[in-house]
Amino acid sequence: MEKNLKKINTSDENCPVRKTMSLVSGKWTLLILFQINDRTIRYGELKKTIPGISEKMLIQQLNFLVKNEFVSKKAYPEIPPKVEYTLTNLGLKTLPIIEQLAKFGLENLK
Amino acid sequence: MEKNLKKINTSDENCPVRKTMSLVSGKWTLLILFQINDRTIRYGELKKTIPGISEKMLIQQLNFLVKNEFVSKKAYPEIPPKVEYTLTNLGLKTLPIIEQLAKFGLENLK
DNA sequence: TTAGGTACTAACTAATTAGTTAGAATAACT
DNA sequence: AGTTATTCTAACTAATTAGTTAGTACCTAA
Repeated sequence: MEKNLKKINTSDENCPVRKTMSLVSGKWTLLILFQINDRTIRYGELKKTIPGISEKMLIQQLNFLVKNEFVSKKAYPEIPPKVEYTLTNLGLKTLPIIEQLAKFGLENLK
Repeated sequence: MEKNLKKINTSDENCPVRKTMSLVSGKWTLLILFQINDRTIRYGELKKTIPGISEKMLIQQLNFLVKNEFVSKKAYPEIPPKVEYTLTNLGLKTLPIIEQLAKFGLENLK
């Protein structure tokens, strides 16, 4: 017999919303994931798709996302450098979150 | 004929994901919305459901959410004070976002 | 030999966000 | 008179996050 079947539990440090947000609440994180999406994209291309982001933030976030296995990175040993980014399986699973955020924005914010 | 039918646009300042995140990316914002959910809840009760939040943050976020019409507030002219919070229609529309965040956390984060 | 292209790195500063501590209001109850 | 209950304020500090500026590496092409 389950002891605790109520729908809403307290949001302590184990709360899945809290844990997820701790990974994706950065200003640029979800935008980067959204732009990579289901494609393979180079650093420079990615930068163009997110106007206003600085190189520091883009790389910092990409490193973070690679470290946390949302994104995979492939560097070609060429000069000038060529680096491609793709979403991992885990990264792809963030897309439904982003879709909901986009839907909310489109329908409710001017 | 539409000129721009590609699925992914650039994420500039009009990006709906960006606009939504600018409202809900705070550390406590979505937890508060999630805890209010479809019920009417008093300040003190709400506080208990989010362990670790300080009174300052709770009230600050509640004021923010009321100002932005995610939450409505009803104060009873009693002593000691009694104040009830509920989600507005707009606030209710954030629940699908939160569900996706929870789902992601439950399925992918330990 | 100089400039251009690509993906970074590092040091520093600024801005935003969150946390801490103390306390106010007021009626009822002891 | 003093304690309790509840919601909220204010002043201040700390921590986190983001922005700025300058520069590196290496090959190619002008």
